[in-house]
Amino acid sequence: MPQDEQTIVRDERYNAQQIEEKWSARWQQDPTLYAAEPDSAKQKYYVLEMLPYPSGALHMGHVRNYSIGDALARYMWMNGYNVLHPMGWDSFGLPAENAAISANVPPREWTLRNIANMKAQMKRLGFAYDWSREVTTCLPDYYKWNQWFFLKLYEHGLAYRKKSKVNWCPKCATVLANEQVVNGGYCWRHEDTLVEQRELEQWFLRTTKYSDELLRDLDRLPGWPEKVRTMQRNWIGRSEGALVDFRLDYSGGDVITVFTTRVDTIYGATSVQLAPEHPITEELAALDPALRLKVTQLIAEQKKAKESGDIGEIEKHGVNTGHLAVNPYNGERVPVWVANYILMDYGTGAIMSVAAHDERDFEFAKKYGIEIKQVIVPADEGGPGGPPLNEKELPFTTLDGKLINSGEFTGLTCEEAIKKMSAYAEQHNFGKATVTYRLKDWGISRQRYWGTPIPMVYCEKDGIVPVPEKDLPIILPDKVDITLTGGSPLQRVPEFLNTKCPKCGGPARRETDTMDTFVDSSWYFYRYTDAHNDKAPFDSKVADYWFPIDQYIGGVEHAILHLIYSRFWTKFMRDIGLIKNDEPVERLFTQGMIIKSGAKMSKSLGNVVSPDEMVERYGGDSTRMYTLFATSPDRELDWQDEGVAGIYRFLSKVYRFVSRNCASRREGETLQATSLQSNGLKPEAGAIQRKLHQTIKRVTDDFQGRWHFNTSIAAIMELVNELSATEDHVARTPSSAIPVPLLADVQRNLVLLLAPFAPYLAHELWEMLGEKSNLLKEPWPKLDPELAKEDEIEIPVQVNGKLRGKVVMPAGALENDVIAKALADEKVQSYVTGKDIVKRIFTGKLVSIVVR
RNA sequence: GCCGGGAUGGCGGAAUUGGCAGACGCGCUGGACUUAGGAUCCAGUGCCGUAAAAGGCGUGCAGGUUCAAGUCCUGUUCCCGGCACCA
Repeated sequence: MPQDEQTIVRDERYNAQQIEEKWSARWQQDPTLYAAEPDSAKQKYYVLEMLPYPSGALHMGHVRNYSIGDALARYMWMNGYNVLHPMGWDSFGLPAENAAISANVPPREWTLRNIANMKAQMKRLGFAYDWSREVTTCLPDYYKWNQWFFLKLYEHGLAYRKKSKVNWCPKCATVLANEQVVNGGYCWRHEDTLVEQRELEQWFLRTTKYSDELLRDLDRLPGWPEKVRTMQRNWIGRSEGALVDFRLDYSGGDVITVFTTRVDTIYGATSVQLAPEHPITEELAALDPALRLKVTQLIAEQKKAKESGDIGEIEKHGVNTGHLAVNPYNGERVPVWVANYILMDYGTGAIMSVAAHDERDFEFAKKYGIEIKQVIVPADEGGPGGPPLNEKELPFTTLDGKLINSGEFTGLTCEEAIKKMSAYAEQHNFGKATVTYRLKDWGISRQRYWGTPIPMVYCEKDGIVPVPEKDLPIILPDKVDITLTGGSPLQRVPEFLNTKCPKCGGPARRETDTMDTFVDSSWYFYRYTDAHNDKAPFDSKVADYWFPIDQYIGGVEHAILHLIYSRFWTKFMRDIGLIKNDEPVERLFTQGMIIKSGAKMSKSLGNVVSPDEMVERYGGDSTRMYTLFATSPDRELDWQDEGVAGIYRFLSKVYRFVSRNCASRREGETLQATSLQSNGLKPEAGAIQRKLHQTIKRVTDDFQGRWHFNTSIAAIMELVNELSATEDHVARTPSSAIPVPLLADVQRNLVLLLAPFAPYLAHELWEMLGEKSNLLKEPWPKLDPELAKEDEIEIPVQVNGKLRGKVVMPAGALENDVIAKALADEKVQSYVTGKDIVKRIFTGKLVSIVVR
């Protein structure tokens, strides 16, 4: 190379498109690049982002989600871990059917086309996935195992068929799980559509078998956001209480079992309230036309309130049935009412009403003139409890009290009474302590086409018969007319519907409902560990190596649905011996939403920013890096196009710097960068070296701790700004103040630090620096704490709490010296002279002087 | 109503443990280089104040603790998210 060649300033333009296309093509050629190693002595790290529904195109929320995961995956690779970082497609579901109906494209074709498009987008953004493990849930090699699991659940009594009231969305034309009903009665996919109640035969999974464990184990997930754990706790809704039987006051009268959490107040029960849909209500109404009329009305009111989402504010109405029920504790007869605020699907659908000690009962009693009888008084320290309260102080609802007028239980505290009185009920055979849950079994039948067929057969002779394992998968037929409405589309496919009974060989019908798509996502992350297994959903040994997932990243909208079903599935798989772990996910991270102009991005508001457009204008690196720079990943991100431009400018600056200075690397190759010592460097060079190590510290700390990548990137920007300031910009010549080996070392480390955030550019610059190795497997920059230390520090000086001066001291200066120098400062002097110094404080960072 | 999270310049946001409020980026102002620049570089940029300084004020609001408070305590307002007659 001729001499002058080296001094020519190569101030090339950063061409993101060209660089990214070049590396994209290279990465495509090496499918093992991001592959997890099958047998590795390295420590494993399983990082996972929630798989998308292939709706057609990625949105910015996806880009943000995957940018976080990708940065982490790359960081872990560089730290020598055996990283599993897979991706797949949650590809069954309604939108595919709707597209088929409106655009006449078969769901399968529509879905696969979308997957191809979104996969291309992901590749363009440079996400490092192990595509050899790609999981596509709508393909038979995956859903076969949904069916297999269903058979296992059935075998273990955890899948059952039941006729019951279910949620029906008229727009989806299918049943919804309780978890899919939002805002007090609307469809999760059509938030303006009210969910109806229909009586249907459905398949349920017995999630309630694990109610208690699902709740308890939340305490063993410290790596989950408290918010998500709280939401799950609320959803499971465990409530300790007692069941008590009130017998109707006529011979052979029915027993009304009530559920209460406050059995200690039962001597104050002045009525029993039934839900309008309670079987005993129906019974009583059947004999009493006037009552029946009123009950019908209450049912209608309740239904209306439920559907419009304000069951919480329903105007309380009720009707006295004219019957009496006996309080088993004291033999008192109390009236039996039916009320519109009593819900049939919680507890037993019947309550005892204690007007003096419950807000709702109080309100109801006042309205209908029912007796209000106080049996709890506020606790007095040590004493017998205070006097009865006047009516203004009622209802008294806290547990902080003592019982009065309660027979043999009088004088006990509420807590004692609850224990003793539950035990008493059990001894006398009219009740017991119990626990109820809000969590219900999971209804998984869907009257739709694009889902996993449920592997069950109905035989006239043998009834419900499971399909034998060897006959799986039951293939979802391709040629189905789904444009007709009403009932499951599969019902209209005779060659699917008609089959032979596996038991007797006689004619039989297949189940034509398909599974809720949350079945697919409940276990997909296990499939990634062994994605091509055709003998089992996965090999247990392989799953044991990878599980639990070390870090799961996704939106908080799945806090209840997906994440509770997944936990259920894991517990079931453990119980049948497939896996050893109790929980699927060790650490969960929920990223914030993206908003623009104060609102969530949405088509109707017209504030959607398309990733494609950003990639086209600024490249993939800038787009993804901006999503990490704009704010910390847990917070709401306020999108600003100019921000992406800012990142693009920054990357351009890095590119130009390295392109001007990379020759130094080659010159300095023979010198060991690590042999550099800070002594002997010019101050300017020493400052650069210090800044480099401070930057390494900041970026590493962010990965290890708070994940505030916005500040990591800011730190890298500071380093680049300082580097660029050493250059002579007028003559446009490379830095002369920095020794060549140091300049080489700094550039090398800068590129490594950038790799998790802007992988394309990092690879390009790595090559430009003359490196041949795979950047992804290069060790992460090592911090030298000695080199990061400042040798001089600037110490602010406060007088009476106000900043009055600054002194520069060598690092580690003694307190006395620092204070002496501070007091000698001219400006400080002017505030101190003539006053009494009452206090001198030196914290190591700051001097504070108090004068009077 | 209950449970979370938040409120900091013109904007997005920094400030991990009480220790220089405003890092970093955007925007804006002035300048350099240029035929030109929406490229690049340099300088400036919280508010009031000043020729410039000095000085004062300043993290939703009102108090408090402290030499020192965005950070801790008490009260309060508003915004966002979740739950909500769950007996």
